This record gives sequence, C-alpha cells and structure tokens, in this order.
Amino acid sequence: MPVREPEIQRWWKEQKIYEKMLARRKAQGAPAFILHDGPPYSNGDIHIGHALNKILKDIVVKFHALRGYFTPYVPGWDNHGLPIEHRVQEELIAEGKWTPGEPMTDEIKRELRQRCRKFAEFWSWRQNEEFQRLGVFGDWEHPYFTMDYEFEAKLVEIFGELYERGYIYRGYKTVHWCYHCVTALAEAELEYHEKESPSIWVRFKLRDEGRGTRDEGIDFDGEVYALIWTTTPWTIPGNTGIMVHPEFEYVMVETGRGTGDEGREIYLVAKGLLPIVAEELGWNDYRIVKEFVGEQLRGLVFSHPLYDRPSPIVTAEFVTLEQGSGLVHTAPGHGPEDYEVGIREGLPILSPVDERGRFTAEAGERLQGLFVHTEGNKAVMNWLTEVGALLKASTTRHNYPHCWRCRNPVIFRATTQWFMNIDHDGHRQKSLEAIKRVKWVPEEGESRITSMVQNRPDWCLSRQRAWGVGIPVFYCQSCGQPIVTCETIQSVANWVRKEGSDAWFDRAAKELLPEGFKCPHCGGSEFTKETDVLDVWFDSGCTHRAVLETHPNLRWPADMYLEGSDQHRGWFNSSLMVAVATKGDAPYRIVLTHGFVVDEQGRAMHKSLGNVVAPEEVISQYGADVLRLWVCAADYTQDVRLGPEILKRLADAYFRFRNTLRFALGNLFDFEPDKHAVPYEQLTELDKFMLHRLAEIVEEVTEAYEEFDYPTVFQTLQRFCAVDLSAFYFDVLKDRLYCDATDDPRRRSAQTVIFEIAKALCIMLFPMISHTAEEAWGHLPKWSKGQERGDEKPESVALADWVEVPKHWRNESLSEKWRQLLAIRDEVKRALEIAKNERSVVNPLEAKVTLLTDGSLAEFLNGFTVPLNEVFIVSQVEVRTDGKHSNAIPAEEFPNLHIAVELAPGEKCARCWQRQESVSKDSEYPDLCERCAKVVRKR
RNA sequence: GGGCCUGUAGCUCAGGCGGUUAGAGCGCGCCCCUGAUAAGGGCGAGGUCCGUGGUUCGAGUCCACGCAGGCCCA
Repeated sequence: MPVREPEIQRWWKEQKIYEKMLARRKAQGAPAFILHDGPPYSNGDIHIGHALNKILKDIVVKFHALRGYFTPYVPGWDNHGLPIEHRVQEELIAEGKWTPGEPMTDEIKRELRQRCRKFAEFWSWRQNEEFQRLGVFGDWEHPYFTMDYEFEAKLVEIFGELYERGYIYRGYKTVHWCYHCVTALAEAELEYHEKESPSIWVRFKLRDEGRGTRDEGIDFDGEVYALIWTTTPWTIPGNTGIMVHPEFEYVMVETGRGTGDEGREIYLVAKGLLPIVAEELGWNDYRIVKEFVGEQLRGLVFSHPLYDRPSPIVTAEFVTLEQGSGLVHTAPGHGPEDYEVGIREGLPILSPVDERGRFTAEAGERLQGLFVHTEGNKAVMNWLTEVGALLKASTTRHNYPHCWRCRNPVIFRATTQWFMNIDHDGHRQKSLEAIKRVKWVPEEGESRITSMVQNRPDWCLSRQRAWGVGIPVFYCQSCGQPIVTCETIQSVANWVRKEGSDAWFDRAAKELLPEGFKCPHCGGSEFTKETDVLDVWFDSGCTHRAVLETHPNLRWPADMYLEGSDQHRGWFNSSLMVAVATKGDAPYRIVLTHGFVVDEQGRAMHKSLGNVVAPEEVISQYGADVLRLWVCAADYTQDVRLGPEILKRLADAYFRFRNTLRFALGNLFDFEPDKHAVPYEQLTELDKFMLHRLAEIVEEVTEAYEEFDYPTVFQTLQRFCAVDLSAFYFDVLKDRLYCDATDDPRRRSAQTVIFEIAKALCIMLFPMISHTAEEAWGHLPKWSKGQERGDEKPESVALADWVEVPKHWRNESLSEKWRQLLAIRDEVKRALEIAKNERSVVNPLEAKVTLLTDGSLAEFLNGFTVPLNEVFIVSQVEVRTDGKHSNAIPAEEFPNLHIAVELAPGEKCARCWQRQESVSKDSEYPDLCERCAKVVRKR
C-alpha cells in the first residue's frame, strides 16, 4: 500500500474526484456541512498530532459527503507569529546581519518580514503535500493563508470593527515580558521550568503616620516591622504595598533578636507560619504580644525600605500560608495578581524596568542600568542589607515562567498595550450564552470552555514583533491621541489588500491615511504609526470572518470546528471572542475535540524520550490507511496511544478488511449485476439471512458515524468481516461458488449478496480506509441505471450515496432461526474438533455429522432449505431421532442434542473434496460426485 | 500547587439506573486446510476490572484518599 496509495491519490487528483463530489451535491441542491479547518502553524513537518486531527476531519467530511451533504473543506495555515520570526531571526544572526539586543533597522526588519513570508509559504505547501499523503480530501489547490493580503486586510477591518464597537482600549498593564526577545509574551508562550532564585526575608518598618499599634493598646519598646518574603529582590523597588489574607490570623511577635543596639523588635507575621519563620530567622526567644485577623490590619502603613514612600497593608483572598510570612510583598507593576490588587486598592503602579530587563532611572541612580535577574538582584540585596532591612538571604529552587522560544526566565513589566475588553457591553455573558447553544463533543468540552471564558482576562492584542499585521492605529503628533476611524481603517485596509501588511511598515503614515486627513481631536496633520503587531491568536480568531464569509463555497457560521482539546483556550476561545463581538454568536455549531497522542505506556511523546512516532514512518511502513485505521479505532476523546505493537495490530486488522474485500471481489469476476442479480424472493435462505445481517450492520455503523463514534464503526465492521463473513458466510459459500455450475441460481444468489456486501463495505469503509475502499470500488462490477439500483455505478466511491437498505432485507424471524442454527453449528464444530484430536476424522470437510435429538429440534433442523452439510462444511449431515449412535457426545448448550462425527461413507470427490457415495458411480467421471459430474458435463 | 479528564485481558474497545461464572475483535497456543495462500477455518488459554479504605445484603459500576498518566493553568 505505501506504493498503491500515491497512485490512487494521483488518480483522485487527475479525475478531480473531490471537485466532482462537491459539484454533484451542489447540483442536487444538497444542504451544506461546513467543517472549518483550524490552521496549523506553518513552521515544520507535520507530526502525528496533525495526522490525527486531519484524518478525523476527513472522516467527518467524507461521511457527510456520502450521506448527501455539500461538504467543501478548505484547509488553511497560520503564518504569522513569533516561532517563525524567531527562526528567521536566528538565520539573520547566523549571517551576521543582526545581533540580538540591537535595535533593528527598517531595512533588516523588511528583510526579516520577507523571509518570514517565504519561510511560512514553504512550510505551508510542504504540509499541504504531507496532508494530502494522508488521503485527506479538500481544496488543496486553494487553501487559505493568514498572510494572504486579503486575509491581512480583513484583520485590519475587524480590528477597526471592534474599535468602532468600543471593545478596544489601550492599557497600562503588567505582562510577562521576555527581555531577550524584547516582547510581551502570552500565557501560551510561557514554559515553566525549575529556576534557582534568591530567597530573601525583608522587613518594612511601621510608619508613624499609620494607625499605630500603641492605639491598639500594645505595650512595647522597640520597633514594629512587617515581615515579607520574596524570590524576586528586583521587584522590591516596585513595591507599593503589602498583602494579607483578610481571614487569616496574624500576630505581633516580640523577639530579642536585634540588628544592633538593644533591640527589642516586634514583627508582624501570620500565626500559622510563626514556628517556621522563627526557625528560619533564628528567633530563639520570642513571644506573641498581640493577635489580629487580617482584615484588622488593613490600612496599617509601613515604609518602603529603600525609598521614602509608604507601603500600606491591603487584603487579598489569594494570599496563602504555603511559604513566607503570610504577608505578601506587592509590586503592581511586576505581577498580574499584584496589578489586580493595586488597581483595586489604588496603589501606585511602578515598573522601573526597561524592555531589556534593566532598571530605569525611576529605580534610583544606584540601580539604573543593572540587569534585574543578576546584578539587579544583588544590588537590591546589598542596598537592603545596608539599610538593615534584609534579615536573611539564601537561594531556592522553584518553578518559574520562561520564554518558550529562548528559554530565558521572564520578568513582569507594566507597559502600554492594546487590549480587547472582554466585559464590554456584556460580552463575557453573551459569550457564555453562545457556548450553551453549541454542541460540544465530548460534552466535557462545554465546562472546559465555560470556565475559561469565565476566567479569562482581557485580551492583550499587542505584540512587539515584526512578523505580523500591524495594529492599525495612528497617533497624532500634536495631541498624542490614538486615532482609529472608519476612514483610517478603510484606507489602511485598501493598502494592505494591495500590498500586504508590508504596506503598514513600508509606507509613511501620510501615505496610509486618506489625503488631507486631520486629527479629529486637535486638527493636527502629522501622525505616527503604532509599531506593535497583532497577536497571532487574533489572526486565527478571525478565520471565520476572513474565510467563511469570503469563500464562495463556505458560509458563516461553520457547522463544525474539530481540534485538539488545547484549543479550548486557544482557537475556540479566540474565535468565539471575535465572533460574539462582531456577529453576536459563536462561529460554530458543533465543536469536536480530541486528545493528544501518547506512547504505548501513555506518556507524552518527546524527542528526549525517544518515543515519537512520525506520520511519515508509519506511512512508509504500513501506508496511510493503517494510520487512518488507527484514528478510527482510537477513543479520541482521551489520549490516543500509538506505538509499534498498536501499529502491528492495526495492520492485522487492515489486512482483514482488505482480504475480505479481495475475496468478495474475486468471486464476482463473472458477475454482472444487470444480468445475473437474483431477485430477493429467489435468494437462498442463507443469502437472505446475510442481507438481514448487512442491514443490521449498516444501521449500527451509520448510527455510530453520526455520533462520531468511530471505534464502534471500526469494531462493528471488523467483527462483521471476521466473524460473519470470513468465518461463516464466505467459508460456507466456497462450495457453491467453486463447485456449482456458473449459472446455477444458487451460485448467482450467493454472488448477488456478495455484491451487495462488497458495495456496502466499500462505502462504509471509505471514510476510514479511503484508498483501500477506492481501490476495491474500482474492482466492483459495473451496473447501469435501473430501477433496482438507481443510477449507474459512479467512477469513484466518493461519488456514491450512503448505503441504502431496502426494508424487506430485514427479516427478524429468519434471523432468529439462523442464529439458532449457528449455535448448533458451534456445537458441531466442537464435536469435529474432538474427532480431529482423536484422529477419527482429520479433515472436517470429509466428515459425516449425525445429530441425535428429539422431535422438535429435529423438525427445526429439517426445516432448512439450505443443505446442513453446506452450513457445517462437512460431507454429510444426518438428523436422527432414534437416539442411537455409538460415539455420540452431548452438546454443551442443547440438553437434547448429541453429536456423532465419523468419516463420511463413499469416496472423496476430486472436485468438491467432499466424501460422497456417488463418487465412482459415473462412468464418464469416476472421480467425481454426482453434482460435480453433472456440472462438468454441462460445460 | 489548582482545574478538567483517564486507568477493564498482550493490543484496541464494550460493559444504561450497582445484582448470577466480567464481554468482543485482534494477537497468542494447539490443530485443520492448501481453489481468499505474504491467505482461510476450528478449538483453546489469557483479567487482583490501577491501589487502599468506605457505603451496601451485594461494586468494575457509588463515595473518599492514594498511585500513575494526559491536557489546561499557576
């Protein structure tokens, strides 16, 4: 198959089967089923997770196509963004064109963007081919790219729309910041690693102007301090407050440990942490002088240890007693939670660190210019020591966020960024409502996205990068106001539509703006441009607008989004935000999610673990259909396991399907449906029974496909092929097919049903193992337009309709009867096995089976019009009610049945290999039985 | 550390509301066939239902804790 599959794929392409599939449904006026493709990132070869995703999509699409839907599938790629920019940047560095940390000239920036575009284009088309090699149907020649000029222009317009509607604001906010990449980082761009950091205990002296402890009636002599602990000394300059938990208990502790002179000192710490703190700081002698609840401490003001400014106590629920003193150093400019509290409590928000992680002048002359993680930390600690505020310093290992690209530890900085306000105009609530109208498969997805939308912060849209779509905001040079109007947006969008997002960077503000544009605020006429680009999540969050609404075959909203479960936070979320804000509803009706691919032990695949399976490896060894079968067989709602043994098992299953089809088709070599098909009424009972079975299978399989339950599809079909067909029906049929006369109605009856089965299997298997189903379809006998069968045979199984099951195929009483006979058949097989072991009969086909039973069962057995020796695949079957036989053994499940096995009388027919008494009776064909002699004579 | 989810034979999966010896297909072992043959058929052997504790007359099925793993987050 690794060889055949590409040929089939070429044929699909040459014959334009995908296009014909669509055209046919369109001509029928079929309802659409739009699966909107989530764009993979175009920066490398596809991995097994991509394969899982794309194959699942393909199964959904193909099933719906066969079921009668118009199913355009337009694949797409996500092209902008940091990972690509980073790669190209590495190249520039290697070529000596740029050094990290240096400002980039416009020229280098232009080259960077051009090369990013090339890079993204290369990998997009490379992945395009890799996806096609999986046998996925789609409009591969006209995919969408988020870097298409048209797409980029659309992004500008959508940003404008959001601005117009009041969703966009400029905020001063703390963000994770990579000083190496000089950019703000999204949560998704962080990795948590162990890091060694300083661990310091710092005291803040009580200020006179605060509510003094004397007022609380505490008698003390000495000083009162708040004790805090932190692992980021460099954030101390940004300290503007101290958090306590409103409900925790706090104590004032008097200690004998002085820093200098006579030193009775009083420290404020959480009661629960007192023993740990005491040990940590070596307090041998201490006593509690006063207890408080956190809430009571509110408003107490301490002094910043380095600068002359207050640091008041505020309360916050998220303070814990896990580490430290229970009093949390708060620097609103350096932490998201600190920021939140700072805003709420009116604390100043200071961020005296520049984009490269160095202290600014705001931190004081002494610290200015020092890099925070190294010299900065040290300098702060030295300074604290000098002023007597540092009680203890050591180091600790803890999880700390790092930049996902350069692996450097991040810092927190407050900077100016553009945001989408998630709570504007009830947007969050509207989004939550929209979520409820969507069908989530599996259902757990709903609670997951719900909690994410409930808790998500405002969307930071700014990225301080080069490779992306510029945020289309102008600033008036005279009044400094940001400017976004319908006019400016339209003008910029037109440029971008013509020249791509490069226009934003390459052209002057004057060119980009409509002629004679004046600042709406002050009438100024000189403008600068925003330099940040849009977050890539904004790009993909807009695909439903930029693709669904613009592509002639597509429409808004999509019927389905289908991605990995990580996209609850990613694409499902970003798309929902844009859609609800601009269209008032979710962009999808169904969202199906799958888990991640793990190894056979259930562990995540990592290069370092050596357990990675590449799609390419599987395809070259087993073929894409085996990979597709893996996708079908797996419970994708959980993690999906993959490894050598699993592949081996799937390859076995694959060959079972393939061989079943091959046997069926091989026996239709002389069968022309138009000419030889036997009407239902004239079929043998066994054949009718098999049509009944087929009807049951089709029903089960259809239902499973509709519920996206592919393991059930797989298992049902596998069992049908292995148990019903191979082990029973086809095995029984061999005598009729090989030995009866070509035109014997019994043989044609069998072929009629084999034909129906083969046809149905091709169709039911097509979404799963497309190549094999298509190949088999090519070998299926042709038929012409007729009443029985509708249209003539389509050239491709993709152009067929789903399996139709005539009502009369279902025959419950017949089925019940045959099930009973099959149970008896099992008994016979067991008896044959015993005979085989005893060597009384070696080959079951040459046996005579005697069934000893009573009246009713005998009557049942004699009521079959199909000879029982055929059903049991033996030479002769005798049903006796006299209860006499020397070697009979009891049946297991039938109390009134005994079975005897012996070598059948007569001799072995050279043609049908049965032992028959008629052999040697025919003078012309002495080595044949009566039936075979007759058949041969007629030829 | 928090949230969500998962853990049934070697593999992939079934096991509505708790109820007799836990199922299927594949694989495996033995045998048969040699006109589906890099096939086909028959029979058979495989499970502490992740662990511990609990609720119950009774738990794979409910609860708690733990272990292992996955995703998301801190």
